[in-house]
Amino acid sequence: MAYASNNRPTINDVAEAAGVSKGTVSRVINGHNWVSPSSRAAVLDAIEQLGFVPNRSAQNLAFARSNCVACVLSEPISMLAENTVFTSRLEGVTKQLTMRGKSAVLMFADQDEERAHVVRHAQARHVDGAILISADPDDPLIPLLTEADVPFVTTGRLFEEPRPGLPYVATDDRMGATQAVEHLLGIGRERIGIIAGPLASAGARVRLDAARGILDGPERVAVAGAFTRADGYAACRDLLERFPDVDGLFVAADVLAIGAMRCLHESGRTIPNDLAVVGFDDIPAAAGLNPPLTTVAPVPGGAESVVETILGRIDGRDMPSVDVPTRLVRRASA
Amino acid sequence: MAYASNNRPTINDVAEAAGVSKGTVSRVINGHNWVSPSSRAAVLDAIEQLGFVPNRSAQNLAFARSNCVACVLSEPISMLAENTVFTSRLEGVTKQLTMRGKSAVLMFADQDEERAHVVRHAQARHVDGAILISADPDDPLIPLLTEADVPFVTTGRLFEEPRPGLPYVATDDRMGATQAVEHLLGIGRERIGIIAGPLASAGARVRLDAARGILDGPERVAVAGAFTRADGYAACRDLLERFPDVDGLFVAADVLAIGAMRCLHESGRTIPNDLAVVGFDDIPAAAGLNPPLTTVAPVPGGAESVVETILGRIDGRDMPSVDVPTRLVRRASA
DNA sequence: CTGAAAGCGCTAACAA
DNA sequence: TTGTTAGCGCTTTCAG
Repeated sequence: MAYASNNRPTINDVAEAAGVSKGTVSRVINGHNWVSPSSRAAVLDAIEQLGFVPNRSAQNLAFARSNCVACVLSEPISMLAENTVFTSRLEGVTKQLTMRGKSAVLMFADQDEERAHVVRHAQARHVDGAILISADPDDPLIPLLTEADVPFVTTGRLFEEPRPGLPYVATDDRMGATQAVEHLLGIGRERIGIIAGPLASAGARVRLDAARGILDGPERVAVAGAFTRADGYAACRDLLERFPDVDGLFVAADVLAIGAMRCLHESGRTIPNDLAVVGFDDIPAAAGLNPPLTTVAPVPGGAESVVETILGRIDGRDMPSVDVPTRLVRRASA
Repeated sequence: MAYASNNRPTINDVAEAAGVSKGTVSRVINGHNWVSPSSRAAVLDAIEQLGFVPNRSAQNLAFARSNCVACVLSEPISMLAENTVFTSRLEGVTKQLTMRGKSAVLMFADQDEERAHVVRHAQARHVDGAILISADPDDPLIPLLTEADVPFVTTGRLFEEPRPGLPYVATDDRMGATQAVEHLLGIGRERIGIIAGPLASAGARVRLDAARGILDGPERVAVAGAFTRADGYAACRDLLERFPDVDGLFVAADVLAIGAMRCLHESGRTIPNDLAVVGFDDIPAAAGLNPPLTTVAPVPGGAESVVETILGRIDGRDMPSVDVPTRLVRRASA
């Protein structure tokens, strides 16, 4: 046979069964134009009877759209497991995409070959655009996508300030850091230390900058090498060594806070009595820590914004970057 | 304009540029039939010049294949972050799929509505088949897929023994458990405890059964409620309470071992001196534990098997279930 | 070895 | 309001 024939009903079968033409069937499927109630009922009935489901490949060809969006993970997988903000974002974005009738094509792109693959996928119109789950301003994928004119958006701050043509959706790092530090101040802490994320991250830079902005007096800062528990531990140790008198701690990411709290326990300090700690991100594990971690969370809706943004760009609209507001989630650690 | 026109070159442009017909271009793209070296060169040249990439939607329509495979996560996202075997499998399978020119469509299906969506996706020919990343024999998705005649395969053991029509690709649980326990025996441990995974899991049952099979004398078994660190901790505590004399421990999953080892430390026991422990799975975190965990790992190639299996089923072939052999990864804990 | 032409299943002008 | 028809971009017979 010429074509792999599948025996699923087509729009023609429906048309025949309903006693109308293909065009009418198409109209009721897509809700375009007006269709007489009787025709509509007949078509709906036939669809039901036959178990008809429109063939996506055919629709895609006609619409010149794949209705797929690539969800790209640039981090090595170890990071994915380590820092659960990525898994959470991936889930949120995927579900949101699904809700809007699009599908999420998962791609890993931590190697050049894979990055090229992402671009080819877009050029083959296999995906209409891409969502970069982890935002690294130095990600080589970004220039590739830009050059190939592939719509994309990043989840997580790409730059300190929005730049046209390079939209991101990120937690409002400045707002969050401000809330965290003001909370520490508000509960009477006076010698506040900061554990910052790696400064290659724009988000980490903004959080640090904002925190510094409201603190005066001598600085107590340690910078973690990466967003891992181990680096949080190390940074905390470093901080305690240099500033043993801290009584409040803003840890600019919950992953880091997990490590930092372990360090704090080992040093014999009690939380929050000796030292109050506030995290950032509100990862699922935060509530299960000992004591449960007070942290800063983006308000719900980030995934919607991401999807909104990418779909807008796919439609050729120029979408702005968005900063998702934060709120303090008060638990026992501060 | 009638159709969203994108200005990418089509096969017609290539044909024109190369001075041949569409058919010839198609032949060189797909490597079918014979094409004269000169035509072939001309076509390849034109493709290069124009930056032509075949439109996937059009190919899909003609082939009656979407070239997409759904990767379904039935576990709630919290599990994904907790038990990294899922993330690892997801990554392996995705990369393997990509290598074979297919793409991985990520779908979450922990709710009825989402499960129905998976089926519809398949019926819409948006995906050709599905890979279930977590294997739960009671997953309601399985009957849905079976009934809708959607090819699928699970990663992880579905049943104790393979069943026709329900293929899985799983670590050889019996082999692994045997290796683990024999290793403990081999290093002279005599009172071996077992921490089993939740018995709803077929894999957990097989591991427990195999371990029991080579041990004689009184049994020292605790069963964890789920594959989480916390449950590993609890089960270990229970085990130590009932059998304080254990000197060797087979923990049937590394996630559980993480919790168990914490419990062991808290109980003041040293590993491996007081108590040798062997895990199962070899998750990325295993090597970073204190001490590094001796564990059982599936030999590489599982992801290939999964993809092989699903692609075979999509092609209408009846594929057998496969048990991926294991080997002991000896580190410091035993 | 190659060109012409039909068809994959659906959408959207265009008339009627 | 509806049927007709011409594509969407590619594959694959079928002649030549």
